[in-house]
Parts: sequence; C-alpha cells; structure tokens
Amino acid sequence: MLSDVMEDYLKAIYYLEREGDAPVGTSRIAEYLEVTSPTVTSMVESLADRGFIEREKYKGVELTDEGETVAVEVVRHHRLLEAYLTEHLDYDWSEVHEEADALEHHISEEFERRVAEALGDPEVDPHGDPIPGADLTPPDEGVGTRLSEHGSGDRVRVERVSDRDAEELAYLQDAGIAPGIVLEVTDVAPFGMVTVAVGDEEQSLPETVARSIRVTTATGSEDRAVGGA
Amino acid sequence: MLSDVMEDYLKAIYYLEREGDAPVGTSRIAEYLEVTSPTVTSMVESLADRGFIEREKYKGVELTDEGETVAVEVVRHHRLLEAYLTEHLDYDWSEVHEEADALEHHISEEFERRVAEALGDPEVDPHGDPIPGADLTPPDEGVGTRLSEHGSGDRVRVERVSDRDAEELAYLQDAGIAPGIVLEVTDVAPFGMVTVAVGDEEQSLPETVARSIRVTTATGSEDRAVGGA
DNA sequence: TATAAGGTTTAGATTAGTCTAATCACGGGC
DNA sequence: GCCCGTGATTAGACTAATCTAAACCTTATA
Ligand SMILES: [Mn+2]
Ligand SMILES: [Mn+2]
Ligand SMILES: [Mn+2]
Ligand SMILES: [Mn+2]
Repeated sequence: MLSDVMEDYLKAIYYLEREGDAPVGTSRIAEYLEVTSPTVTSMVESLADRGFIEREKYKGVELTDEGETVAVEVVRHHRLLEAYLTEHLDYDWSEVHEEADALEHHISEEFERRVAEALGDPEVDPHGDPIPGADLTPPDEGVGTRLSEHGSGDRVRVERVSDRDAEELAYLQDAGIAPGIVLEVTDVAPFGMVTVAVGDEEQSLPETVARSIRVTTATGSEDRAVGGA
Repeated sequence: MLSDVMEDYLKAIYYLEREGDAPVGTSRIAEYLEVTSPTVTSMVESLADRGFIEREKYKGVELTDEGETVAVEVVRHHRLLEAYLTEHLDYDWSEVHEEADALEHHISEEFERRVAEALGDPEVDPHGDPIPGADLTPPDEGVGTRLSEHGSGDRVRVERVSDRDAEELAYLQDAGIAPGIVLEVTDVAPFGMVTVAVGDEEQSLPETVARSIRVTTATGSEDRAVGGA
C-alpha cells in the first residue's frame, strides 16, 4: 500500500521531530536519508497529499496522527527485529540495526505477532529504545537526560544508546557501557569530552557520543557496572 | 546490486526450466509472475544484457551459470526461511511461503548463515523441497516421481509437496499427507483423480494435486502414516 | 530597510518497472 | 508452398524515485 521508501520518510520525520525542533525542514530530512533536497520536496508533497504529514511550504513538515501511526508501526518492527536478532540469533547489538532496517518493511503482521510472543513482549530493544506496543501508541522516546549534560560526580544509569552507528556501539561494548550499567562522571573536559568510571575502568567519550547516550540519575541502591543486557 | 524484481525473474526461470521444456518462453514467465508479456520481453532483455540468461528472440531464455547461481541463492533463502519459520516461530507449513517470498530478497548473508546454523543445516524445507547448500550448487529438484503417475496398489513415500498454494497445503495437512508419510494408491479414476489410503483413512485427490506431490516407492520396512514433519 | 546567505522549490532529465495497442515472426495445416 | 493463428516483440505511455541546475523565499544583519 505504502512503499518502503515512503515508510522510511515517515520514520525519519518521526525521529527528527523528537531530536530537534518542529517543524522538520527539508534539508534535515535530506541529510538524514542521504538524498538531495529536491527529492525530499517532491516526496513530502506526495506524503502531504496522502494525509500522512502536515506541510507548510518553505517551513517544514509534521506528522499527522495517521502518519505517526505508520511511523510507530515501522519503529515497532525495527525494534522487535533488533531484539529478536540479539536474543534468538546470537547477533551482537552493533550488528542488528542494518539488518532490521532491511527487514522492517517486509514482515507481516503475523510475523510481528510471533516475534513479539517469542520475546515475551519486551519493552525495550537491545539499545534501550522503547518498543511501541501492538496498539501503536507512540512510546515515550525522551527518557532521562543526555550524558553530555552531566557534570563531575554525577552517578547515572545508562538507559539508551544510539543504534545508528555500528562502530560507536562496538566501542561502547568494549568500554562496558550498555543500558542498565551505572557509571560515574569523573571529568568533563573542554569541547564536551566526558570521562566516566565504569566499574574499575575509566573511559573517555567525545561529546557526540556522550550526547547520544541517555541516562537517569542512579539511586543509591544500584552498584556500578551492574545490570545491562 | 540486483533488484528484487530481477531476482524474482531469475527464480521464476529456475522453476520453469525444471517444470517444463527449455527454453522458457515469454508467456510462461508472464503467467507465473502475473505480469504481461511485453513486460517480460523488456525484463529478459536486461537480464540477457547483464549475462544472467541466454536469450534467443522468439524462442525463449535459459539461465547462464551466473544466473542460476543467483536463483539458487534466492531459493536457499526462501527455503531456509520456510524451515526457520516452522521450526522456531511455530508457523504452519501452509503459511510460510508468502512470508518467505517477502523476506528472501532482504536478508543478509550473515542472517542466512545464522538461520542455517540455528536449524543445523537442514537438507529439506517443510514441504520436502531441497535446500541448496551454502556453496550454491544447484540441488536435485527432481526426486522421485509424481503421484499422478502411479496406479492402484503402489505403496509410495511422500517426498515433496508444492509450496505455492496455501489452501492445497491446508487440505493436505488435514488429510495427513506430508513428506515422510507412506501411502497406498487404492484407485485411479477418470480425469486422473487419485484415491489413496493414509493410515486408516482414504483420501481422494484431484489430478492437479496428485501431480504436485512427488513420491518414491516405499520399501517394505516403512509403515503407513509414519514419519513426516 | 536593503541585501546577501541559506534553505527550499521548480524545471527538466533519468532509470526501473510496468501497462495497452499494434505489429511482427514462426510453424502447422491445407 | 501459402496462410493463419499463436505467441513475441515493438511502440509509446505512465508512475515512483531519484538527480542537477536554476530560480525562488525568508530572515538575519549591516
Ligand atoms: Mn528502512
Ligand atoms: Mn535500536
Ligand atoms: Mn519473491
Ligand atoms: Mn518450500
């Protein structure tokens, strides 16, 4: 009914609405999807015609409820697939994103249902991203704060990491940083470089990485380097 | 690299080469893929240009070695997926074909490898279709004979059923007919209607169905209604 | 408030895959 | 050996998704 390209545009707009200000402009979509601006202009025209987005020329776009539902459905597919691949096919969390991107548009509702059942209806995927429920209510994507906003002495629990960059994920894995892990910020250097203590080890993270890690304040009862999938 | 549409054409030609005489004509491909003849003509031109098929105008096409390898790869994906869906996601054998058709073009080599491993490198899929090995050597698709070629009194072992028609598969399942099952032909009526004994039951099968079931002569040691996945 | 810079849209072209309508080729029957 | 029917191809058109180059808004700033 809706092409996978269109689904990708809606998913992109869903992310961008939550990462920056609304409305979402042409060039942000273009950069995110690695296409040119005129391509985006013509695509958002169709999506607006079909009622999936609200569009104001020269301003940008916003998902309608219908468009948001489509996006949430694709996101549910994506994150269920990521969870399934790690849980049942022994994938590493740094490898699942690409595979899920390729499959998310091609699985049936039946497949979605069975995968969810095999996983016991999980609430988050391996990166800590919330998995929308079968009713497609948009999940809360804004849990906690960015690690980059914290200062020395803060003890925080990792809630979410970004799933887009396999290299970054491999590095975090190596550093022992994953959802559930508790760590302490020991230093914040110029340009936002954050040093954290993870168990006995210290790790330095560039600002771009620290910004993509979402954390909550750790309660006293949690130990450092405990938890995580 | 190669579009999924092109992969579907190569897979179709692979099947048709094995179902009828070579070379494979335009209209047979058109009927199989449910497109029009001119569409096929233009597509086979591209495939010939790219070296995947040998084409003689007004005669038909044949896969080159390269084209055959692509087809076998897609067939491997398809049948591994069918096996995985039945074994690990509790699908019924009548439901897996469509799902596999949608996914076969979109899984990575890594995914293929892991699914094969999870299954223990099976030799056949739930319908008895041979699963090509990772080396992509074309498997023997011509095992046994068609049930429709047998006469009263023949005791045969079911090797393969067609996976294309979900309704037919549901019927066969109900009738207790599946790969591994041994049955006896009790009657062949006009127009090819075949009656068989399966365990204690008798089942009548129209010629079209009997032709799509491949069987081997049962050895004495096998019991009726034993075996099958 | 005029203008320049950035971002957006328009214009026009391209490729893949599909269709319908019309024409063409080949082999069987007379 | 000619004709005709069946099947194949050609011709021309369409949609979806993309691009480059050029023109166009909007807004911030001088
Ligand atoms: Mn995608
Ligand atoms: Mn994720
Ligand atoms: Mn297919
Ligand atoms: Mn099969």
